[in-house]
Order: sequence, then C-alpha cells, then structure tokens
Amino acid sequence: MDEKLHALRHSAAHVMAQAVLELYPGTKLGFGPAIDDGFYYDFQLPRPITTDDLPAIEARMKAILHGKHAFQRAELDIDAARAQFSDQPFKVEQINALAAGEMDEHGNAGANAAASVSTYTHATFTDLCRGPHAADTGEIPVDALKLLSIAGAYWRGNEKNPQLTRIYGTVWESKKELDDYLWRLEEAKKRDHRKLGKELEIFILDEEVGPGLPLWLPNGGVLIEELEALAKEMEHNAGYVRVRTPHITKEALFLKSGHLPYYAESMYPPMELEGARYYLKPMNCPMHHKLFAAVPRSYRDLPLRLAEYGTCYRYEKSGELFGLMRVRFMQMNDAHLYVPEELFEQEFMGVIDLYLKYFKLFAIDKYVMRFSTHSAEGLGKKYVDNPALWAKTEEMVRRAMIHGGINFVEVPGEAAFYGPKIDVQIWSAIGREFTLATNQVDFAQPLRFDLKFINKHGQEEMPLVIHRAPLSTHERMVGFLLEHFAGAFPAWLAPTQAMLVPIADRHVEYARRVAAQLNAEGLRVKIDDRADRMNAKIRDAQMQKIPYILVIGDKEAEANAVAVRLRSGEDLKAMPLATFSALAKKIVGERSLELK
RNA sequence: GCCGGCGUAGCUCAGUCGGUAGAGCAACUCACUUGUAAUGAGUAGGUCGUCGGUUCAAAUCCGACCGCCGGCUCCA
Repeated sequence: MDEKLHALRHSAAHVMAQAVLELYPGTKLGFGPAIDDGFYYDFQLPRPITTDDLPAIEARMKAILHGKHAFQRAELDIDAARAQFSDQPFKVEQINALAAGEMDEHGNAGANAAASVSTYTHATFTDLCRGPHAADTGEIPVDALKLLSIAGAYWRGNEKNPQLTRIYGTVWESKKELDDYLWRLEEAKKRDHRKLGKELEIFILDEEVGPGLPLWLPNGGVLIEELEALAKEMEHNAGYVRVRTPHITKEALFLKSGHLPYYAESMYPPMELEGARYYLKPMNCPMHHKLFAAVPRSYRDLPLRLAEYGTCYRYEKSGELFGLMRVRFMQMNDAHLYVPEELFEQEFMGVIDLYLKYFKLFAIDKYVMRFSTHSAEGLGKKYVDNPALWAKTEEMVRRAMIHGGINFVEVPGEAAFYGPKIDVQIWSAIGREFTLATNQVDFAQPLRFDLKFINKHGQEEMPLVIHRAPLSTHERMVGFLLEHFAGAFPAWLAPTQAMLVPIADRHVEYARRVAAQLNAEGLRVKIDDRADRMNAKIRDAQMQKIPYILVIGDKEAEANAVAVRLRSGEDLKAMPLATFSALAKKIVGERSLELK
C-alpha cells in the first residue's frame, strides 16, 4: 500500500473513533490501524452494537469529513501523555508500555524506552499515534468510504485479555476504486472453495457427521487419488520409503513425544479401553520415531525417509473451522527424515527443492516462505525448554536457506513446539492466510525417544529429524487448488477429463464405444445422454469446468472421430479419435497446465 | 472458545402488520433429434435447523441448543 493510501486509511480510523465517541460517550479506545484493504478501530463500548448501527456511524464520519479539520501533531512527555489520556485505560497502558520499552509503536517487543510520545488531533479528537496522517479530513473522499463489518477482537491479540469490538471499514482514493474493491470481493466469493466444492460436487460437510469432518464425493476422491499418486512418485524418486501407522495410540506415547504436555488442547479427549487411555493421533511423528527405533540403524541407512499419508485428528476450536482449509480430520502428506547432523543442510534443502517442484507444477507463485522461530517467553510453555538447541537449529535453518538463495521472512513465536520450521504461507480466495506446506526441524523428539544410529566411527549418534508436508494435507491442498484454479483443474487432476456430447440419440451408441475406448486407455470420460439439446450439454459441461468436450454427430460417427472443444470455448475442430486420445494422454501424462 | 450476523425445496432466493408456503434453476416424465454456452410442456419435491414458550393462531414474536457465515484467538 502506498503512503498516501495508508495515511488516508489511518486518518479514517481516527475519524471513526471520533464518530464513535460522539455517538457512544464513555467508549474506551484500543488500537486503530490501517490494514491491507482498509482500516479498523477497536473499542470498548458502553453497550453492544450490531451492523445496524454502522450506517449511523458512517453518516457521522462523513459529516466530520466535510469539516475539513486539519490533523495536528504534538509531542508530549510521558507524564503529560498519561494525564491527557487519563480516562482512556488502554491508551495509558500503551503509554506505559512505550515508556518501559516493552513495546515499540508497532507492538513489537524489545524497543527502546520512549521519553515522549506523539499525538494527532483533528477537530475535537486527539489520539495517541505516531502518524503520519492526511493534511485534513477533507482529503478523505466521502464517497470512497464504507464501513464493512463488526467483530470481537482481544486487546493486544491475547485471548486472556478483554474482548473489544472491532469495526472494519475501507477507504480508497476515489469512488471508482471503492467500487472496484467491492467488485473484487464479490468475484473472490465465486472462487471460494466452499462454493466451488458444492457446485463441482467435491465434498460435503454434514451437520450430523460433525463440524470439520468433510466427506469426499467421488469427484473429490479423484483429486485425492491423483495427489497421492503424485506424492508417491515424487517421494519414490527422492528416496523415500512408505510406512503405515494406526489412528489411535496409548497415552504413554504422547507423553513421551511431548504432545500431551505441549499440544493437549488441540487433541481429542482420550478414550478408555481395558484400563488404558488411547488418543486419536494429531500427528504421525511419534509412531514414525518408533519405526526408526524398531531396528538398529547404521549411518549407511541414513538419511532414512519415512513417508505416510497419515490420518490425523485435531480438536480445532469450533470458530476456527473453515471449509476444507481448517478441519478436524486430515490426511497429511507427511514424512520424517532421520538425518545425521552433517547431512542436515542437504536434506533440508532437498525438501525445499521438492516444494519448488510442486509450486512449478501447479503454477503457484503467490506465497511467502516464513521462517518460524521460537520466542523466549514461550520456553517451557509453548516450546520445549532448551534455549541452546533452539539457537543452534535456528541458525542451521537460516544458513541453509541463505546458502540455497531462497527468500524468506523470519517470524518469531511461530515455531512448532519441538523446533523451528519453514512454512509456506498462502491466502484463500477471501484473503485469509494459511500455512500450506511446512518443513520442520525437530531436535526435541530424538532426545525424548532416545533415537540413535551407529556412525562411521562405531559410536552412537543422535539424528536430527525433519518433519515435512510439501503437499500439505489433502483437505487444505484440495481447498487451495480449488481456489487457485477456480475449479478449472489441469486435465490430470480433473475428475472428469472429457464429456461426450452426442448430438442426437442415434449418436449415443457410437459415443458409448468412444467412452469405453478412452476409459480403457486410462482417461476419465463420461457421456451426457440426457434428452437435451447439444447446446445445453455443452453449457453444462463447461460450467462443470470439464477440460475436453467431445461433440459427436453423423460426421464423427462416420469418420471414427470426435469434435473437440476446450472448456475455454476454443474449438479444436474434429479430429480422429486416435489423435484426440494421444493428445489427452500426453497432456495428462505430463501433468500439463495446458490442454493442447 | 469469544464478539456479531444468518438458518424457508437439491441450489439461489421471495414470503408485508402473526392468519397453515412461493419462484427460477436442478430432478423426474413426455414430446422434439437438434452442429458448439440454457427446446417446450407436464409432474413431483418443504414438520420453514431443533426443542421449548407466548398466542385463538407462529416461517414470522421470545428463549435455549445445533449448524453455518464475517472476524478474534489458533493452525497442516
């Protein structure tokens, strides 16, 4: 976002705060920043409000904008600031935090202690703020401003703190830009995987089955089979071996792994059987560690790469569930690599290389690699308490990524409980951020499981473990791919690859022969033999985003041909059946993104 | 889990002030036999999310619960 737009949005947030204070006296103010597509402000209101209250607030804001009030900066020392904001407890807390150096103005820890703070005043409203702002409220285009929604948001983002009411709004430099933005929001909804998943009959979520427990329809089944075939092929080529492990495990294993101490709140409660407590597994790693330890390992066996499309259950909070992207049962493209320390960089980057191959195959280009590290505060709570090994493994990852020339951003406080990781961050159609794939280091579980191998010198040595899931889980991957391709999958993934459209009933028999032949050759082909016009069938096939539409009439039946139309509407004209079959098999076999 | 909203046919939605529910598409049947994005006619389909309350009467008002949606927290 450019500076001007940022200033406009931040200024609009101040104006919203003024309007809310005027309409709801006694309101306490939280933070009110500009964000990617607009702004928000967090309030503790004297009474609850709903979206029905937004028009009144918006109207008040617009009246303020017309006043063309200048934004004026002032610098106050800490005591003066405390006095000025004495009736605003959240502001006083922030002033104290700034003064103590606990937090800089962005809320990041570890800043220098501030001797003074700045405020911005327009009209009757003054806010603690570092700016910058528009020159005056008249710069904010009245017709490019809109309040959007209301949400609860915890003070400072901590669920133990009071929950404030957040009002989201947006403002642009012109009405046209606002209208474009609102149009983009509508367009994004059309490629939402939940909508496409229903329209294309990929999956369902059934109230009686339970929240976050998707059921895959046959079309979804095809997607999963193809993704799994891809993973097996790539992993075979990269030296992985496949294993299989059960859905449930006794308590003792998860105590040993550290899941119960560190991860219990994301696990389903235990079931009691014959005096033992069993848990549904949230991750596959402990069982894979058992497989590593099951036989004596030599350095000659390493790296050992154990792969499994493991079945995991996580008790995500009900409000966190989101279509296929966040579920309670998932099948993960999981593997654990047992690696001597000196081979760490090579193996870790081997996984990164696998990521990049997949991204190329799917033409995924909008992602960020996030280097997720621990935070000192989390040690012993969120993270295994071993500062030395955190420092060491984080440096190993950082060095490997830099050597590999891979761009990444480093974010503290996002690590797994057992070690640092590289996460691939992507965005859903409606703009929500998710981790798609992950590549994690684990120094903690090898210790806990006492994993070892015999090195060249005949001594016992502990391997490092790399956990990785480049193809994410089936659930999140399919959700992401639905949105990424807007349902128009490459031919190799498409549940139906070709739809045969007989022009008249007399062509159905030939169509059946064609379908039988193409299906026998490994393609997924269907016939639309409904009593409908050809045009209707073409339209339906195209709406189902089926890659190839094969129209069959007298000419084709006579010439053993098919007339090929792509879902884009492009007409490849009639061609001999063998020609089409060769084309389709080539496109599918190469996992091509193109259809011709 | 928390804050706010929503829940009517398979889907998208209408239903005014409380008076026993409607459209389009889809499905099914029949007719048409069509040359590259919707042929026509007909039939069938709903305990209005669930349970309780108010009322002569509830899709409509009230409450609880379930589910979904937008956020927060959290995450593959």
